[in-house]
Amino acid sequence: MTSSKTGNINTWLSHLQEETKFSISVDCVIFGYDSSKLKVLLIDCNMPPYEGRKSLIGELLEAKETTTQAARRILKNCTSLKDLYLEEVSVYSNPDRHPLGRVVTLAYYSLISIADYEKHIVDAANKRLEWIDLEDINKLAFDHQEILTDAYNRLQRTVREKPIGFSMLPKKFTLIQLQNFYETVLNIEVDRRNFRRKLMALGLLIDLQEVQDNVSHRPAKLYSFDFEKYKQKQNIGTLNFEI
Amino acid sequence: MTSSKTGNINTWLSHLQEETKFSISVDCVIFGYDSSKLKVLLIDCNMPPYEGRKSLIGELLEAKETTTQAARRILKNCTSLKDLYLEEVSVYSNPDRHPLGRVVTLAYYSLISIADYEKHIVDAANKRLEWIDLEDINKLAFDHQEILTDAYNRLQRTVREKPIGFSMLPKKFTLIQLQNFYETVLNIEVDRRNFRRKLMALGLLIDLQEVQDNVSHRPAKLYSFDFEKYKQKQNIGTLNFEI
DNA sequence: CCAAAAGTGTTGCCTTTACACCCATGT
DNA sequence: ACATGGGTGTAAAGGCAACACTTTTGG
Repeated sequence: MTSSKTGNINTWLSHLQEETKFSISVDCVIFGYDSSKLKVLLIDCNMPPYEGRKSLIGELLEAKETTTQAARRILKNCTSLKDLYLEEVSVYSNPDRHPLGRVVTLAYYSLISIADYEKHIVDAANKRLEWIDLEDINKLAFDHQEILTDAYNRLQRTVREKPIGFSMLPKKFTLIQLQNFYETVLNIEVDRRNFRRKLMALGLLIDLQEVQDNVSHRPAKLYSFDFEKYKQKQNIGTLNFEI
Repeated sequence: MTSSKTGNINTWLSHLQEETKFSISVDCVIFGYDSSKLKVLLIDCNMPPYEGRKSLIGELLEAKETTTQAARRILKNCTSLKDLYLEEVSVYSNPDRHPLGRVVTLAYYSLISIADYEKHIVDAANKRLEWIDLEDINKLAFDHQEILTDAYNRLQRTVREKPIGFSMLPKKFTLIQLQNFYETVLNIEVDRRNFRRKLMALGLLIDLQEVQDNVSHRPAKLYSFDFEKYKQKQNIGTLNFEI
């Protein structure tokens, strides 16, 4: 009989048995931004019946780690970057979702400035990792297309509420780069003047007193995001970050 | 060696072994609303070292079900209600979180009109289930206090964006009941006139042309929520539900 | 007629949107 | 000098918050 009769967390003792144990994996949707394009880091899949498709990057959960730790391990393995932004997306537990057997997966998404990534990349060739434009992705292996959709929805929401977008831009950026980023990720168009006024009003951009170099037009001013001030405002409840 | 070397979903074959399998549970935070109080359905915990505390209601995931299905099974077992609102909260996977061993849990929250629940309640006495005022809950068993906090944050957010609050009210309600509900859940006070104007402007409340009974003052008009119209507006993108 | 809660409008302010012209640099 | 993208201000409209008195019922 199932545990339906008991309905109590206290009755689990008899159930911690092999028949009710599952493999757990963690899949990472790694978003990157470069040249006004939103991209995802994918790997070739060669597992039947998905040969030829691409998949997200995932590994099995190990015995002594949390799912978050597993996600960080995966990120470090394939990007050599630490301290990346990381957010949980959802759990995917359809019994038939994986051809090798019952694997419940936790999806996370993470954000990278591709320029930074390129500097740290180790052996992408070995791992067959590739940045693919989000708009070109349509048939991933397993249920990864669904995971990607969920992750992107989550990203679109969070990017409006928290300053996570700055994780996907170079440390020094122009206001127009910033605007292009939001327009790309949110798939909207915004008025340049209104955008600038709003962002400057937040009081969280540091004017670096520098300008672009090597551009064949009037060079734009460079800014960076004031994470310190953001944290302070967050703590004292003054914050109102809304794009 | 760990799977770190492989980093590829395709290399999992060798890992679907007992040593990397886990018990998975699903815990439900069941919120109920009654008499201007937000409550949670809890059960007594008698597992060391948490004897005497209360815990959320949870069961182990079974072999052939998704976590969502497990959550619905739990809800049906302890409330006899179907089609309740259900939303995923998060995963909790600290290796030491459960005294019986490694149990990774998925938390969901659900919403109930306690008045409706009372009608369907079967054997709450047997199961030692109890509605506890949210404000009186402070030391749950396991990591359930953390889960509850996360679930409540999620509820507060979602209740502003979607009409889930109506799941916690009687089918016929007065505008003041509705206002009290939002004030309680969001822990804010709102102006009565502004609240009414906003809600009526949504065009989603049906005036039932009935009034309260047995009240020793001017009886209030009764309304119900127009779920049909809401779905339509959602589909054609006309929707702007924001409290 | 009194108590108790229901119901109703207006105003000022702030936020958001729409919109067009000059500026700095490289070639 | 010209081409290219960078930078700036203002006005109108809409949404939001603040506020007090009248109405209906039961006792």
